[in-house]
Amino acid sequence: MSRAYERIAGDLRSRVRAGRVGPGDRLPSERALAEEYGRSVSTVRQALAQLTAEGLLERVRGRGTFVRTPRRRVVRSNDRHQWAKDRARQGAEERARTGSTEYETGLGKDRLVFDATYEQIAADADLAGAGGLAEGTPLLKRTYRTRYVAEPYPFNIARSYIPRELLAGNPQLLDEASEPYPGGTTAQLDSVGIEIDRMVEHVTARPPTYEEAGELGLPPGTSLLAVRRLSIDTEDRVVDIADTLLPGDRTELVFTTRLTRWEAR
Amino acid sequence: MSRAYERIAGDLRSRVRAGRVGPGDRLPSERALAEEYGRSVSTVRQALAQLTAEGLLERVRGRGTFVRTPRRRVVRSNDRHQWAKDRARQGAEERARTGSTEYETGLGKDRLVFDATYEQIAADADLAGAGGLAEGTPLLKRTYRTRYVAEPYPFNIARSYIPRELLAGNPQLLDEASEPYPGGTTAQLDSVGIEIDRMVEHVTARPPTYEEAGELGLPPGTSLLAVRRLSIDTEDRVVDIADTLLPGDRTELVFTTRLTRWEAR
DNA sequence: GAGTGGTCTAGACCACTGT
DNA sequence: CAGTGGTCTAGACCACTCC
Repeated sequence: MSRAYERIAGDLRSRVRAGRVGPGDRLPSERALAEEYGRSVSTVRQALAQLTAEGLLERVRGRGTFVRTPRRRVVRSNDRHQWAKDRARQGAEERARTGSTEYETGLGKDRLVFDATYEQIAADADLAGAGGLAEGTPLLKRTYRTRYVAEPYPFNIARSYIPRELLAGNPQLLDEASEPYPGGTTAQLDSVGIEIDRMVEHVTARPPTYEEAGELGLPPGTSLLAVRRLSIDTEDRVVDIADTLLPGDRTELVFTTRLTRWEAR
Repeated sequence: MSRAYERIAGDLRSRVRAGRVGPGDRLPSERALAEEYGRSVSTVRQALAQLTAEGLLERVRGRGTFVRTPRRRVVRSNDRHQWAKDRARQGAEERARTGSTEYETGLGKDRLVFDATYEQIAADADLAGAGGLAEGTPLLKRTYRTRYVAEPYPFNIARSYIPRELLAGNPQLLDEASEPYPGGTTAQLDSVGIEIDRMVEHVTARPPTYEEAGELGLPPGTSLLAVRRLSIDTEDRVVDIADTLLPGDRTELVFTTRLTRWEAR
C-alpha cells in the first residue's frame, strides 16, 4: 500500500475495530494526526473523508472527529400486511385506536408525527409500467412522512399511487382531510370494494441523492433503502404502487416466507 | 448556497438529470471545468468526488470522468424458497439438473461459476444470539461465491452456519467435496430428517467496508445489501443462519406476501 | 480566545490512456 | 506524446464550539 492516505485510513480503521477507540470517542485533531503520521493535513483529511464515507466516523465542525454510534433500528416486518388486513374489517373504534406504524415501532401516537398530502397526477412511463396501466392514467398521489416527535427528520417517506378510477365509489378518499383514515389504505380500498390478495415488494439499496439526503437528514456514509410495493387485489390488478424511502442506518426490513409442508414420505 | 463546490456539483448534477450528458458520456476534464467555473482544480475535484459518491459519475485515470451507466440487476425473489423446497423432494437427476441461482438468474451452469469452502467454527455471541444457541456451539461454516464466467467479481457472497449437531446423521455433509450438493441446502437438511417450515430474512443496507468493496469489486458510490436469513424447521429450531452480501447497484430483492382472504361480509 | 473541522488556493509530481 | 485523473504539499481564511 504505497498511498499515505490509505495507510492512515487503514491504521485508524484498525484502531476502531480493535476497540482502542469506541463509539462516541473523539479522535485526535487533523493537525495532531498530520504531525503523528508525518503527513500534510490534506492527506490526513483524505483518509478521514474515506472513513466517513464508510460510515465509521462522524465529523463535527468545531468539536472534532468521532467514532460513529450506531442508531437504533426501526424494524419493518411483512407480518404487518396481514395484521393491517385483519384490522381493516374490525370496528371503527378499534381501527381508529391503532396505526400500522405504531404496530411496527411499538410506540404510541404521542411519540410519532404523521403528515399526509394528496395530489392528482397522471401516470408517467415508470408508474404505468409498474402498474400495467396506460401512460397518462389519472392517479391519486399520496405522500406520507413519519417521524419521531423528538427528531427533526422523518425516518420514512412514502409515496403511494392509486388509479383514480378505482376510487370513484367513495369521493372522501380523494380528500387529504380524511387522513389519518382509520384502518389505513386497506380499509380505504375496502370501502370501494377492493380486497388485497398479496403484496409484492421490490427492495433496492443505493446512496441517497443530494435531495434525499437533505429530506431524511442522512449523514454521509449512509445508504438508502428504496422499496416499491405493489398491492395486488383478488382480481390480479395492481391497485396501489407505494414507493418508500428508508434510511439504511436505522431500518431493518424483515420478511417471513412460510413454506408448504412436505407430504409424508 | 455559498460553497463553490456545491454550486459546481449542483450544476453538473442538473446537466446529467436534464439529459444534456447521458450515461457513458465524458465530462470536461478537471482543468477545463476549473477554467469554466473560474475555480481551482481542487475545488472542482471536491465537486466531482461528491457526485462520484452519489453514484452519478465514474472517474477513470487517464481517460476521464463519465456519467455512470446503470448495471443490469439480478433479481432474487423469495419464491425461490418454495421452489427449492419442492425440488428437494424430486429425483436425483432432476435435482442435479438445476440450481437455485440458475433459477433466479435464468442462466445456465455454463454462464455461472460457484465456489464453496467449508470450515468448522464455534458460535460467537452474534451467531449464538441469532440462532438461540449457546456461545461456543460447534457450527459448520460454509462460504459460497457466485459470479458470471465473464466477470472477475462475484455478485453474491454467502456465509451459512449450521449447528454441527444437526448434521451428525450424514457425515458427507461436512465435506465440501460434496458441493454442489444436488438440491442444495434444503436437500442436505432433508437427508438428516430436517424439514424447513419458514425463512425469516432480515434486510439492511450500508456502505461496504473497505474489504467488502474489494471482494465484490464495488465502485465508489455503491451500497451494500446485507441479508441475514434464518431457516426455521418444523420444530421451531433455527437450523441455518445465512448471511448474504449483495452489491446494491446490481441487485433487486423481491418479496411476495400472500394474505388470507376475507370472509364474505 | 484557543481549538476544531470546512473551504479554497496554486501549485508539483506521478500513473495511466490513447494516438 | 499530450491529456487524463490520483496523490500530496503548505499554506490562508472561515465557521463553529466550548470554556
